[in-house]
Amino acid sequence: MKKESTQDRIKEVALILFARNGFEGTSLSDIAKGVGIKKPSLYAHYKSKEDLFLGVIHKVSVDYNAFFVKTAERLSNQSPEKQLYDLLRENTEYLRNDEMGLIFKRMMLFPPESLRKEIAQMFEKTENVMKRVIKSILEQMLPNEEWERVFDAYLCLLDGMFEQIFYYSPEEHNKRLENSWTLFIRGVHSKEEK
Amino acid sequence: MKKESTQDRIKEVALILFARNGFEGTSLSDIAKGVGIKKPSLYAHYKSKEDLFLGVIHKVSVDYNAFFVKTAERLSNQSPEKQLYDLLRENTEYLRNDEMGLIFKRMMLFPPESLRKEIAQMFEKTENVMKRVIKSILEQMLPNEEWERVFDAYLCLLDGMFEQIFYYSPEEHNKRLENSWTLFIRGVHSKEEK
DNA sequence: GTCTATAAAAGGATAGAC
DNA sequence: GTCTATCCTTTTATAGAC
Repeated sequence: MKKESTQDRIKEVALILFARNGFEGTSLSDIAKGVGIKKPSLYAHYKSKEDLFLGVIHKVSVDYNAFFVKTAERLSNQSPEKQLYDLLRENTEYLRNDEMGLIFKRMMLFPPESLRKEIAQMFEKTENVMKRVIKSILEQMLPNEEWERVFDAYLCLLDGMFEQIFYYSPEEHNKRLENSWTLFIRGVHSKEEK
Repeated sequence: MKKESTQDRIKEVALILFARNGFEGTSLSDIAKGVGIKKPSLYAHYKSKEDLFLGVIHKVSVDYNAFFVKTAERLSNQSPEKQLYDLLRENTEYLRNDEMGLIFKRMMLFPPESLRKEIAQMFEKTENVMKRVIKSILEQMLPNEEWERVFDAYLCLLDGMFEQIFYYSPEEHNKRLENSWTLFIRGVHSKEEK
């Protein structure tokens, strides 16, 4: 049980509140109350609300990139198809848990207007990481003229499941993931049928 | 050129601002300024900010339901497969234009905490409308044991393309739609391959 | 680093004249 | 219906004691 710095506590509480209520919907009072300090004390750690917010988002972004790469590496000795399936599952699991998926999604889709550019930059890196990883898996299993199509469909699958996290219970969501995956992989195998 | 009531002007401006900046991120001053009146004048038309917001969302929800049903009806004399494809395309098109998709998405995923229940009710109706329409198309083309799987995959396709509206240019987005659709429909045709 | 006190601005909302 | 004036609350942020 190692003790946590106040800075980390602040980031932790801020993550949860920003995720649930957004940037504008979260006040520094809320955060201070959650941490158990008074509002002005926050300014000993961050120089503004925006500064704190960017700190939180930066951590979210870095953590997610690391998760994605590490997971792909761990799966890399399996068949390409199994890699894709497990990556879909673990990615969904990761984003479903805690406030991670919530804030990730919220900030990618609806960044506060004033920070749009800074946030876009962070997530551009994330996008590139994902592309590189997925592409390298697809290249192991597909002819050249096919991989872009499958890549697009796979990303749509990831995005669709991402979206549905917020609509359905974990059980319902898992069922939908299985069904969507099954149809996807059938489509991959059945080349030039049409 | 028929003249517009101030009420409608307010709703119109509020729609755009709420869509871009969210409920908490939009102030009544912003709306009043956009309309060209003073802030207190808003209260002659709506009794509170929440009231105005719910009015806007209600219209969005009703409009979308009507669009979905009307589009499906218009397509109903085509083959089931063509119906699915055109519905995907037109739905994507509809949500991509104006601020419609933006506010629709924002409110489904991140309603303001205080209005969560009211909004959930509105969109429950939307979900049922979509389910009914899609199910009736799928039943024309699939055996009983298959339709649920295809239904889940089709919804994932809709949701994935919905999500991607915000990441990509219309051209890039259309390319991705084509590729995702192609793989989807291949999967539908290639039954029990695995 | 944390506190109290306080500033300065902006938020939603109401009263009352026109 | 729209305005000015005003109220009350909350917001971000700073100053300065401990």
